[in-house]
Amino acid sequence: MEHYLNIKMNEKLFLRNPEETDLGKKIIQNSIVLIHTIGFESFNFKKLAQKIGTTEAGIYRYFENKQLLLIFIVDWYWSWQEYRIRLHNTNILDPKKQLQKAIQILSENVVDDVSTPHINETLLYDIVMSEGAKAYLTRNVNVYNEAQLFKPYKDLSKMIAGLIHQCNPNYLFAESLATSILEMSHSLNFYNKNLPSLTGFSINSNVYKIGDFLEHLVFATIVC
Amino acid sequence: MEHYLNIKMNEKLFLRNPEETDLGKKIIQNSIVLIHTIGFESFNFKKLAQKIGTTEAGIYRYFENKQLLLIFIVDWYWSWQEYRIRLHNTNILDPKKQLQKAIQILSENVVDDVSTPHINETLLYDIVMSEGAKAYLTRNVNVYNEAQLFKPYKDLSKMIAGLIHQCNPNYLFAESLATSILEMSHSLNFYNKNLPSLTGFSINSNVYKIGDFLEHLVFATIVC
DNA sequence: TTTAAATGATAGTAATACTATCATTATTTT
DNA sequence: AAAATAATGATAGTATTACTATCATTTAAA
Repeated sequence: MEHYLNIKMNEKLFLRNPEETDLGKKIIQNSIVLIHTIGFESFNFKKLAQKIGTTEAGIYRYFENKQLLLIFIVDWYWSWQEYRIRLHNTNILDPKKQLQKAIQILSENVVDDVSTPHINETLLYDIVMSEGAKAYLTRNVNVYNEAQLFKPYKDLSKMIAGLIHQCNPNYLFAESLATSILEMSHSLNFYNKNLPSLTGFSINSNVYKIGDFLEHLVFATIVC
Repeated sequence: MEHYLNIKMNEKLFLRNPEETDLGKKIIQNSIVLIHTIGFESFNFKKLAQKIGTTEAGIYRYFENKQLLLIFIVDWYWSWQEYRIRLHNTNILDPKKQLQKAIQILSENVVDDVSTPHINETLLYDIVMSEGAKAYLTRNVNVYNEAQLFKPYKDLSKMIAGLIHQCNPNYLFAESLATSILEMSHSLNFYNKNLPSLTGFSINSNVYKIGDFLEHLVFATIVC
């Protein structure tokens, strides 16, 4: 049996839904590859159009600008991670175990998900790690936020905060701790790759170390 | 008695040292104001030149591009914070108290330092909070890193890791925890201002809350 | 099978990120 | 005080970016 994962995206992200047409899917697929290859700053719609074999104007019919395209793929990523965490935690009752699993999923490198043919999750993880913050580090945060464009990230943070709260209802800073897990699981991976002295992990054995650090941090903090 | 604070900057950051001339100081001073006002993306050397009353070419004689100017002011900020933390911790022997002070200094909003006439630290804090990550989130991280351009951040992280180690020599993740303190003290402030549901703090009483969260986190984690 | 929707092809514009050149002031050095 | 040097100002120019507009063509739906 084959099944395909379909994530419903906020309509304010696009002018025309890219997941409903061939060209749209090509835009998503190739923007991930291209941003991964040349970086978000050098990335533009002209180069993307060239890569796909369409025109610049063709892409502008789907996305207003590259910032919104970035938010689209970053949002998709966070929604996918929430889905994955929920999937892995199905039928697990112990919130502590759920939290452990969530931390592990967020910290470790990702393998491509076959149920999403036009999205390469391995590349996407890298993009979120090294460009993800640019989604919200913009003058328009407030406008975008009012349009709910950061909801997937907030939802995941809220879900993790919920697990923390279940582990210890008296802990005062569940939301901040949840956000710290999301943030540090990605930025420590970035540092480990690019400025490794900031993490203290040796580069060759990094796969679980960041997860170990965060797991210790979280459970020492919430004492459950 | 008046005294002026002078921080020696890495020479690879600039073509001509901006702290040695009037025009140079104006560039630093006004770039902080302008980036704070319009954001780093909209900021460019033409607008800066206009504001100062010089020409675009004049600024290019000091800085190769706006990315290096950003790294300059962000580096300056981290050096200044390390200086402040050392200053406050002079004659304090207990590493726990030193660490507490460091966390507090990093988390709370900053007031202008009178010993640096051409730098407005209040604005600078805001810039580092909302644009600071862009200093290293670039394709050139590795090139810049090899030129030691991120040394001030690394030095501060190393200093804090040292305090953590003094508190508990058996704790395994001192470097990662130190980096997490630096990162979260600023990004939680950003979230608190722009996406407050991610921190769980009410906006009106935020001044010490982030410090409280981090202090609890750190000391629960390293148990000293 | 006509009508509409999506795409392709091409052109154009204002702004950005520079580089180059030469004239004019300041500042040092002799 | 004159000559040399360094810093700044003024202006021009170029390739690229981030769009917007128009019209023709292909594809899909009514």
